[in-house]
Amino acid sequence: MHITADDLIATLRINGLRITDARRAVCGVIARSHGDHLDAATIHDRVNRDLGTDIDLSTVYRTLEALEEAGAVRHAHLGEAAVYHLSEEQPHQHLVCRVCGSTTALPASDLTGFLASVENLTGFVADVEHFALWGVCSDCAPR
Amino acid sequence: MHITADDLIATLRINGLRITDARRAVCGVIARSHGDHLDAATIHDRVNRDLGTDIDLSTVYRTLEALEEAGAVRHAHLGEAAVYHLSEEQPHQHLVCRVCGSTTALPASDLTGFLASVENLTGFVADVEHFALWGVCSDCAPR
DNA sequence: CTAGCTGCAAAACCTTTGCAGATAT
DNA sequence: ATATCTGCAAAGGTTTTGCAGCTAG
Repeated sequence: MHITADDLIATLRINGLRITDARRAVCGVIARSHGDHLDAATIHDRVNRDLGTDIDLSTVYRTLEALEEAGAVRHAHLGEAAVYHLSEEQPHQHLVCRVCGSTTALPASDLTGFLASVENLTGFVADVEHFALWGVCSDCAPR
Repeated sequence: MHITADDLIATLRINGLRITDARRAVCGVIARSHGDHLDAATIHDRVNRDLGTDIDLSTVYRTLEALEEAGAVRHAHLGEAAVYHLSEEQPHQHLVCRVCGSTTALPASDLTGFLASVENLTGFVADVEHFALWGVCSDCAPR
């Protein structure tokens, strides 16, 4: 039941956008990234490796923007650069270790209670995806 | 029981760092910011207003870095620019509305249960300060 | 005196934008 | 045919850095 590159391309087409080699390649990279969260530079590298051409980085950004507006892709901030992923991935909070830089995923199902109480207290509906939680992982914990 | 500029200056001195006008002024601005979270550009503006001079922005960054290494100050990422605040402030999670940009503070006391369960599940000790929670506030909620 | 701080200028980094030419439809 | 994409080059904003000179201690 995975989203394929063709699904992403279909989404673009439905939104009246044009299908180009660059966009096909970006869709391919993202569809194949299943689970990984890639930044624009990495996507750019893979696109160019796949195509054997030199798609401009700005084109990658514009395609990601188009996919995001179409609702197929979302981005998150885990550190310096924004990372992109399929919006259909099951939501999870990222835990980024400030010591070793490792990223742990915490399924949103473990967060429902927390999110409900945030909403009760403040009326704020949180998008846990968007920013990471910063901290220290078990491996790096001061013992 | 507030931290004063002199407290910050003392911290610098204890760490063997030198006390200059620029550093005194940065310490003053941060000590007075109690509760607010200021980015480097804002601190820079206030320092220069206070001193009537033109301290360089890089000096502000270097002073903030020194204060952070000394443990007196911490920074967080709520949006584009990093914001700085006294490390003794009582911890709170920031809720930043993606629609109107408003920031709501959620006291850490409302998060203890959540943080405990994150730690139980993953061994990860989270620093809620560091990144904001992104979402939609009650005023902007689609009804 | 001298280690450390400062200003200046430049660069690094990620991301966006303007524009003229190319292309999907 | 034409609205949309693309590459290129430049700029934007934040943060860092190299260096020569100044200054707190």
